[in-house]
Amino acid sequence: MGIHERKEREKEQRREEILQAATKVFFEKGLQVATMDEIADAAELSKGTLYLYYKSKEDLYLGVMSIGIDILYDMFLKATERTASTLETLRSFSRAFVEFFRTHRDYYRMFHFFQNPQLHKQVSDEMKEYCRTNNQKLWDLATKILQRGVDEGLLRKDLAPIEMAFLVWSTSNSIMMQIDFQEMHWRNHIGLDLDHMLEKANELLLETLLTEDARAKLERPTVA
Amino acid sequence: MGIHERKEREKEQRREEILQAATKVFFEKGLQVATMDEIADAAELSKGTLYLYYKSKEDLYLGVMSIGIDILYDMFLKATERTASTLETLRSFSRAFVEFFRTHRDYYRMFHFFQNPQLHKQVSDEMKEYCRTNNQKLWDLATKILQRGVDEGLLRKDLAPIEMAFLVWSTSNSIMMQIDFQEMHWRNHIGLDLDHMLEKANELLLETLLTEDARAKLERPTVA
Amino acid sequence: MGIHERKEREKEQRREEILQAATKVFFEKGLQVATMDEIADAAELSKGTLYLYYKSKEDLYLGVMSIGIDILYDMFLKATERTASTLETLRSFSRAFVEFFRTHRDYYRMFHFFQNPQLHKQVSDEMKEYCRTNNQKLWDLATKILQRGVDEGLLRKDLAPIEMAFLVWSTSNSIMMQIDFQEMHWRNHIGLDLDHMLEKANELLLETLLTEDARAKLERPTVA
Amino acid sequence: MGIHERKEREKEQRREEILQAATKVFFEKGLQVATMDEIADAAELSKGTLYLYYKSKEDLYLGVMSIGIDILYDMFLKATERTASTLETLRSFSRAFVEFFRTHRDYYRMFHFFQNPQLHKQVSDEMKEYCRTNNQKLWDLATKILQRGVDEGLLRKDLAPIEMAFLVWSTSNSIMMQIDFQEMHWRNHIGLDLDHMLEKANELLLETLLTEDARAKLERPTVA
DNA sequence: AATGAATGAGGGTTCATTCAT
DNA sequence: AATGAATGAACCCTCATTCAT
Repeated sequence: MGIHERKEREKEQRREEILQAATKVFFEKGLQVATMDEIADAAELSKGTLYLYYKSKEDLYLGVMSIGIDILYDMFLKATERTASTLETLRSFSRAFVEFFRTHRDYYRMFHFFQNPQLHKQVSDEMKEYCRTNNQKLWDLATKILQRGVDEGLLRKDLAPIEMAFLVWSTSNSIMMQIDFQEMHWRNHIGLDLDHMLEKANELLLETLLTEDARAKLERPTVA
Repeated sequence: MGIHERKEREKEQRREEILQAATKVFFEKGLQVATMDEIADAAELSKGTLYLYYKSKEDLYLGVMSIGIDILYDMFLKATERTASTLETLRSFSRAFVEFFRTHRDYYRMFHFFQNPQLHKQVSDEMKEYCRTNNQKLWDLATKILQRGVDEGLLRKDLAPIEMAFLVWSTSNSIMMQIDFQEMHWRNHIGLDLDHMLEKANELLLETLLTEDARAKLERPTVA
Repeated sequence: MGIHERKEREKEQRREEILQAATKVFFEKGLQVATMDEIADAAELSKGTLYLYYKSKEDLYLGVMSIGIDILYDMFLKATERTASTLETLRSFSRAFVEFFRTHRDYYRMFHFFQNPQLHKQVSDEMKEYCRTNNQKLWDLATKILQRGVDEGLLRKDLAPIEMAFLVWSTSNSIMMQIDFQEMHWRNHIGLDLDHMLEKANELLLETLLTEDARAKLERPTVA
Repeated sequence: MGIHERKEREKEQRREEILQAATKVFFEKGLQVATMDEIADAAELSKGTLYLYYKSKEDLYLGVMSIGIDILYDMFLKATERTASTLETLRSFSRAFVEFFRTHRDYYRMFHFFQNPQLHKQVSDEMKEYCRTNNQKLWDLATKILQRGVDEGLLRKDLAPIEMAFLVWSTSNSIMMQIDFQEMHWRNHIGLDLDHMLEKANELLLETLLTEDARAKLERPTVA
């Protein structure tokens, strides 16, 4: 029985090696410029072997991206695990996303491909499903916290948690894209500090989502 | 002297014909799938001639996109020209962007390419500069209105007009991207109406940008 | 000694299972499109095992084809076994081939591959020999009948039985190929009914092969 | 006006050069083994240029084959042009085909690909049509002669000229295939001289197609 | 005997761009 | 100015076969 398990482990390990090699190459070159030959070289495997483990280049790309989702999920999880007020947890959430963006820019970029199904030409249904499930975890986690905020009277009731989650993610994402693509343009030509905008936007949005009561407390926390 | 002018006019006209043909083809197929052959066919010109007027396929693509910017600019201009309160003008602005998104989806999509320099491989500096200048007009217009809002005490003073402009554009853009790419996913799997989210987000953001006074008036418009 | 025999039997059975699976796949897809993976799947065996029993894909293909030869042989045999006049037996022979063509088109098609050594890239000498031997049985059977016809004064003496056999087979085969490849072309564009041509050609050839006496009797069978 | 014509001539010449190169390579290697790279090398042109003149490898293959059809047509034409009796013309026809087979074996082989549309994967409709038309000329020519034979009372009336044409071609073709594929097998293992069979078969078939009168004259040509 | 992971060569086709005319 | 013929680089995926276990 040990044999089967060992085989299984080796297989998983091989899959991992391929993923490592692909990560390296995709980070350096992006989906389009990277070639399966390069990845095979980096993995020290034949090209054919790559296709034993991943059905297409795009599947492999999404395989790497999924690691990014895992990382982001872990960061979100840690942000929620610290016992803190719900308000503080919400802030941790935002900060976690920003931190992910700063420390895992390469993974962040891969999300674009996942977001835009127009670019998917060869993604297998399995991989699509896998990514979707993986991605769903993120939204579930976020929604859970936001629901707690609503229940505690911290967050407005006229917006569903998923709506708030969407707004928060959407707002951050939009600014992050600009940072990633054109930070220098904004800074040098327009004189806009996008890093600051990102924080500011999150801050404003949080305020907007709070109930009036919560906002009142927030603004005069040291009264009394 | 008439000769030179006629030549100039003919040249401009030819450039325009190419743009028309490119518009048709790019709208149908997108940047990657469209070929210079198809565009040449549509323009009833030889492929070589295309390169006399545009330095690369990507330049041509951005040439088409610029028309989209012009259209959006005109829509913005009309939104400001109606003599109305500044507040109403701000709302018109938002609505104009949404309307542009709805009625000129093809152009809207092209903006992504412009936004993402990772996709630029062959864009000439001239075209880049041209687009930037063209684009700048949009921001100047928006900033002007927002400055007026600040001056009138309608909008908060702790955010620069350009910052507000960025936030407004950024928020809309992020949601529009989702509508364009994954509207069905959000609607069917998550149960989220992104069209509604777009309106809601703009509304919330506007409120956030108002001064407290302005917001107070807004919320009780029928006092007196 | 029983052990060895059982092993032998199991081996033969395994070989047979592989053949069944290959038959199914080759019939559906043809030599080129079919893959060893598919056959292995169909046989519920690993790809490696296939190579324990057949040296190459082409060998396996010829293995299947040989079954077709066996079937044809049986049909020929039955055609000869009915106690009938030699003339009638000859006709039965022709009809048997036509019937084989009609009812076992898949096998018939495989004969082409066997016929055309240009297509053989990986056929083992053993398989080649096996097919040749198997094939030889057909010719021997046919030659035997024809020899009887010659002996009886039914068939001309200026042609060797093997020559007649070759002519008969060759004539039918050529028309069958056209039926298989281009029946519709001939019917729709040329207005030629190849099925009828096949019968007619066989009929004419038979007449040609008969001695004058035999032909005379044939034409006036009801004299006296 | 000279310019256009010269261009046209050069283009035709280039097409011809490609055909020459392709002929050389296809003759040596066959359709499957030959590569477009080799042909491009042989033509001293880039691979891309090949595709300016021929839509696919298979089209190019059929382009070469068409030359073979032209050659055969010319040989048939010459066979009919000699003022001779219709009977002699018919014999010339058969001999012409055999001579083509002997002197242009490479072209003959290419006919198989044309015959078997199952092998056509990338043939353009234009090329298909061109080949069909070209091929049709052969059949028209043959049918014309046969019709003359019927009109003169030389050939049986119970078979349409096209049916006779089919039988003649079919009979020869079948034997030629065997000569091409397995001549040695037949000679060495079976002791059959296929060259002789080819002549014999044609001879027998011709007799079969003659009217009884014509055959009678044929058999006793020196009576009286 | 059976497995199945690994191999690695193999190739037609597209198309943005150039340049001689 | 306009042409359009020529270029040539670029590339994913398949699959028969092998071999260590």
